[in-house]
Amino acid sequence: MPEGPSIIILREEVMQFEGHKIFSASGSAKIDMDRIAGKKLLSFKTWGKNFLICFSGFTIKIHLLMFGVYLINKRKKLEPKLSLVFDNGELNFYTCSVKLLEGDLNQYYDWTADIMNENWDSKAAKKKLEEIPQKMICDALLEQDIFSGVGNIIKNEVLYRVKVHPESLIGKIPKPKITEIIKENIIYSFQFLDWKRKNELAKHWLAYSQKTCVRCNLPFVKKDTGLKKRASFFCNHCQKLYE
DNA sequence: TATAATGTTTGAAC
DNA sequence: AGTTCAAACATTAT
Repeated sequence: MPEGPSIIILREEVMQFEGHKIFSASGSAKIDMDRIAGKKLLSFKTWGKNFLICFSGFTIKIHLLMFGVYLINKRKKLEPKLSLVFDNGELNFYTCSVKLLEGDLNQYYDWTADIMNENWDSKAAKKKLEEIPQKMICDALLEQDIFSGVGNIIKNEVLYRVKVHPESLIGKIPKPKITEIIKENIIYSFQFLDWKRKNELAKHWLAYSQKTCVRCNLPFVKKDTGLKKRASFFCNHCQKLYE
């Protein structure tokens, strides 16, 4: 369900609860629920795919993983991992990872690595890529310490747009091309956000889960690539392999 | 019914 | 000691 842009939407949808007191906190997550009940929810933040619920002195970190779901003022039959009840409604999370982070959030997160954050820093990303010339670009794009928020859809769409083969080695890709990849990453991520809001994300896929290249009409290759072995959809003819 | 899918962490194995 | 890898988690649609 979630790549970075989807978590931005999640945050927008729950803004109504910011500043409100928690009446009760419950669920199957192995955290101390007593820490939350009665406290005032200061703010919601996001870092890539991490959804952050901030309180004075600590933060609840939610990661929706592959199948995570959240419901606002609704419940499933299934017991939630975390359920927060406010004076103006409730927020329920299912099938996700829930953790409690103590203290200052800044000690956990590098905000310049989050593609959706205002502090995103392309130069910092470029520097990090230079340190791993032997890695494949398909793996690097999924590296959350470099491109926090990028997932398999964004990876595939970006590489198709810039015409780079997913198994290309970072050190062999020309510098201007690296710059282009980073730039396109940001451009596509915000288009993802836009299209997701309009509920038309899949309509615009040119690579992800596609069968044919719209540029040359040849069949796409589907292959688990890199050390991460995540599915890549690409055109052998249009996407150049740097090796 | 088996499979695959927008993901990460953990700990064993090498 | 550092890396690699499979397992675990869990849900829904095809």
